[in-house]
Amino acid sequence: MSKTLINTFSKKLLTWHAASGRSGLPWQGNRDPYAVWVSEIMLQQTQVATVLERYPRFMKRFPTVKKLAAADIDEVLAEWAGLGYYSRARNLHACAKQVMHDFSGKFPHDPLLLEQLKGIGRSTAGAIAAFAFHERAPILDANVKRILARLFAIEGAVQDKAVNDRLWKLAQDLLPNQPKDMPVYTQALMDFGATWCTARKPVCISADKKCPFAKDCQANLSNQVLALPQKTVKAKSPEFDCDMLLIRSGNFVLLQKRPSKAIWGGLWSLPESPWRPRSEKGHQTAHGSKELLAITLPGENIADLAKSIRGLKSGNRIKHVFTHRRLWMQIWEANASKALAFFSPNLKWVPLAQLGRYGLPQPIKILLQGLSLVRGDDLKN
DNA sequence: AAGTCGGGGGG
DNA sequence: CCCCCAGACTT
Repeated sequence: MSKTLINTFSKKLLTWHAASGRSGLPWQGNRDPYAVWVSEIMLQQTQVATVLERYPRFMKRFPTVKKLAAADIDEVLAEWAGLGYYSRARNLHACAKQVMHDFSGKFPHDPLLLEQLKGIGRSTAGAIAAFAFHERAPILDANVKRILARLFAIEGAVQDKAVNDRLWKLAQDLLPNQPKDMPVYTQALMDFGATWCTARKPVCISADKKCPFAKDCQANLSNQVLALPQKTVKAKSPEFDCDMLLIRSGNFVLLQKRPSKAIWGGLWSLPESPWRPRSEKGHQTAHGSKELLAITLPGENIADLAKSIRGLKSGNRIKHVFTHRRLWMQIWEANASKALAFFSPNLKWVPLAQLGRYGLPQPIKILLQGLSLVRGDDLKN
């Protein structure tokens, strides 16, 4: 039934791209596998507008896979701070080491080998192979899933295995025959999904532009475009409270390195209490230093720290929204002596002027800026 | 198959 | 307020 479209899709898409594709993005037209790889990782679940500012900075700081592999993970996380999903930065660093040690510093061409590297899944492997090496490997990101679900009127949630398998098969079958077309074709797919076949306002609805697939698209023909791909119901995100210590000593502030494999993993932040589920009936805030004595950090107890601090005062209360969690952070402020004994390597007095060298969670970075503890410039580099 | 990972853009 | 995004990894 869709045989015609299977055979004509890539050519039509390439024609569309020549007229209406995006251009001028900093990572486009670059066939350096390292540059391609960094852009693909940075763009995972992150919009182009955000990456636009951060990508050139990252490439300037770490121009080659060799330099990235040789860097300290804290430097990489500091450069990544604010982009979110910090496992991407940890995996990026680990992958750079893999490429240096297992592949003599050169990315493999085979998408199956690329997929074995840290942080590279099937879709990202396909993108790197197509952009950097002209391999006939498909991608299946959110754009492509949406395009294919509509073109072929595929019912069911895209995360369902059977549906996902079918989408991958289609993505493979639609590839252009000529390997030389792979970079532009892959870019065209992303461009078409991001700018024309969008989730909420595809051009076939607004009707000021003419979709080249209007007569091929099963969803369009059956007036189901906005219903595909099928959405799944998401649970409401749970809410939590926690306390954070903002302890200063002169021009120093006390930071805690967060455990990896958790939220804000590997970043430096303020010493933090365990999270408490937010109850319906209020009493969400810890009142007074009594409860603060019970503050523990993941994997360590800092009751001694809390006991040693005099004059804790409640400061800002910050609400922060994650993908599936909401967190209220109560800040407790005090001055203390730097002579306080800390035996944990996860606690560190940091000069305010050097905060920019540390990867801080975005709300903490904003907090410190808002309190004018540091000039904005100190946090930008 | 479902949960876990951030943060910002835009309706 | 909501949904969405050049996903991968863990359980």
